[in-house]
Amino acid sequence: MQSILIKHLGKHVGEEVTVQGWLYNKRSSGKIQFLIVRDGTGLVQGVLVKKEAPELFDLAKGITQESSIRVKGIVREEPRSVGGYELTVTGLEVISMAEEYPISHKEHGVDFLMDRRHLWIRTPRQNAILRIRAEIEQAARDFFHQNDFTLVDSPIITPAACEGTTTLFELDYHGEKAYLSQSGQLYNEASAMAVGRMYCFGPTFRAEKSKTRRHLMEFWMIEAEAAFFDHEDNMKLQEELVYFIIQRVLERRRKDLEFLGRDISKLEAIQLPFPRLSYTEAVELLKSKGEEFEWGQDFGAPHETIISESFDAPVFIHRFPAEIKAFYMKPDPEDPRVVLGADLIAPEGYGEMIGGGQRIDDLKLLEQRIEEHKLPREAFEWYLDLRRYGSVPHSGFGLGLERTVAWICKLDHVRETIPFPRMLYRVYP
RNA sequence: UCCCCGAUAGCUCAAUGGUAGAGCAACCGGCUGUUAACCGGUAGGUUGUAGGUUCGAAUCCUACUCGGGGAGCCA
Repeated sequence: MQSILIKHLGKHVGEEVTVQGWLYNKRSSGKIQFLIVRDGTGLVQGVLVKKEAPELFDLAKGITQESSIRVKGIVREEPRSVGGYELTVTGLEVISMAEEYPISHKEHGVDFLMDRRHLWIRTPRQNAILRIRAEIEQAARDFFHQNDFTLVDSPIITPAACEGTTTLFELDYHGEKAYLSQSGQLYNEASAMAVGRMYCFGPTFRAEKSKTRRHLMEFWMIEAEAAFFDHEDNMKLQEELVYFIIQRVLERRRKDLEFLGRDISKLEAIQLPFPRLSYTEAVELLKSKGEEFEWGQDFGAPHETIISESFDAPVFIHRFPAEIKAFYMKPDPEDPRVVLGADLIAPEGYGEMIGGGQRIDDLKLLEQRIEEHKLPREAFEWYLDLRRYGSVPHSGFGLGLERTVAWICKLDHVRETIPFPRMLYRVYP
């Protein structure tokens, strides 16, 4: 069946076309009906006048919300109609009549909608978010491809914890214990030694009982790792990636941002380079804002919000105390108390968007750190091999996709940034 | 794991110790340009579960269940 997408209707003014989709809404008076059809690319209004097409008119009267339909009609420009175009209906076919649809056009609560997430994603608002998410994913892939990074997928089932810190989902791997990956990072380092510059993009899993608007049990991470990149190169790469993503979304998904009510000027105002603040400077900033804070403590979510609200762009906090960061972080040669790592904090209180840094490339030091962190050395032998066979300075980072989407769309919860969120106490549907 | 909050019609909510109600959705009818259309009508309830206080509980108390927000941890 030849049909056209609603987004392309403007190219067919005056022609008779067929649109296939679902009945989004219907309004009627005695002699005229308006059928609003959605197909995932937009909405269009079909008009039926009783005296001109009495049989179609009666058929339309019985069509329920979300029934799948095929509508033939002549395309007209019509400013009164959603999307600016309208179909004068000349043919109408019901593919499948929907039962009474649970999601109405009135307000609903989060619990109700989350239980019906498989239907909720049909709504225009959720459609817009999913399109922006897709655009961000595509932009990241394009960015890395253009910058000579090779996509190297990392495993999802892993034999041991990557960093030995967070709680992992455990699996029975044919009688052995295995875990769902919390990060591809260690594997990425191996891949970077193979192809020089690599990135990976996949789901990651955290079993912590986190219950906030910034957390999911299953989330997607865009990770990159590059040989011969130092800490400064790494931050530069991160800000260029984020900037590229913003520009791409502004260019290609502006309508969706507008539909969501996003204040676009805040995204347009973002410029390179992003502000950089050392941990020590960040502590001073917090103190100047009246916060009680000791050097050596880790930042909590409220601290990150205070820091991010002091800047209009995402802000790097770099050179954290070694004690509060992962074992593989390279110490700063100029001040060994701190490591050459940075977190990128999103504006407007969205929290940490990227975590990354330069990795230890010295075998002896890495062995020492594994011991200090009481990690099972056998599990890391292959990782130590990377320092035995042609070790080089290298750096990498991981960008949390859902937090990035939440910030760009200015949503109040990450659960709307992913089609089927996995949250504490919620794995259905 | 801890702290706070919530659960009443299919949905969103009201009823603050005294006869459980409204709007929307559904169904029936009306309306020739609707924009979450509008107007009239019909139907719809073991007030999350269990117990307690009381002449009387949706309302007060206890426990439980489910969920929401936040902390910690993190992206």
